[in-house]
Amino acid sequence: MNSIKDILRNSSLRPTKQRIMIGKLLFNDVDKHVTAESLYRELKASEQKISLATVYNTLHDFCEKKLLKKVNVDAEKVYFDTNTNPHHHFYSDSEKLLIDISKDKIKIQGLPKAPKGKKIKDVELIAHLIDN
Amino acid sequence: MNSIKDILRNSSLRPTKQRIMIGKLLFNDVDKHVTAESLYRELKASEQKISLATVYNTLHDFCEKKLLKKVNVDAEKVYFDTNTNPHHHFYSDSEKLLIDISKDKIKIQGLPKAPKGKKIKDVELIAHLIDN
DNA sequence: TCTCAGTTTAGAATTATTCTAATCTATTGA
DNA sequence: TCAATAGATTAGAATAATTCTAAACTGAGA
Repeated sequence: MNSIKDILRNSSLRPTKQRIMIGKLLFNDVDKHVTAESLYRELKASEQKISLATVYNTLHDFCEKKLLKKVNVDAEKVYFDTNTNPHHHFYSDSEKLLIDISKDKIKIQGLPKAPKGKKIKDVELIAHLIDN
Repeated sequence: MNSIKDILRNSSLRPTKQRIMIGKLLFNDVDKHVTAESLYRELKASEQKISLATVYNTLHDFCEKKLLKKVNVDAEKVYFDTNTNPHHHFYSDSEKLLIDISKDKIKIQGLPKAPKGKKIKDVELIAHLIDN
């Protein structure tokens, strides 16, 4: 009946109150980029009781289950992206803002093959923006 | 006489003892990827007296003067790359190791144009490796 | 309903990094 | 050459993001 519950169950994550709260914020909406802190603030603003540790745990659990994708742009912050399709990003440092670039627009040629014993897991492209 | 001193002077950085120590480690050698911590350990191992704060200051100063390039791969760590030419990286998460990919090998097509009021400062591509 | 493995939690701990304020030093101009 | 000073260094404190810990709680299956 509740699609967030289904998402959780399909990923073999127990549909607990907290995971459902977070799931609603993340998946009942358009694509989002959040940080643990921003999500925590959003939850508290809507009077939901949750601890920051749980937010971290949940984001990491969701990542492990491929419901979210981690994006490192900046040393200071880890973003979590609800768009888990392969894709790339613009990043505005002045606004601390990520913008998706759909992968099928981009063609990358000439990537050398991985060193012996390794293979390429994924390719992450970040185009850093400045104001002009 | 001392080429490190010249490098520093050309970047209008005072050639202090500490900057020269660090400059020697970074620029008298092949290309390197260091973290503040790794460099600090390297300096202490060779009996050079320096504080961690100075290592951070110096790395940031060198970055500002384009003597180094900052690379964020991982939330936990900022790397500094002595290769300041535009280029890309392989990153092995298991070994915490960066490997340069020269830019002229790689061709990126289809990058959308930047949102209004912004322009692309630079494009960073990281190919994440896994062991196989 | 009972049980228990999986979850949540507050608060402590950790880690990377930056700040502060006192001290030191390289440069410059007399 | 040397004193003045702007810029650099330092130890240690402070901060910020994140992880850990250990106790309390709860969803799911029998």
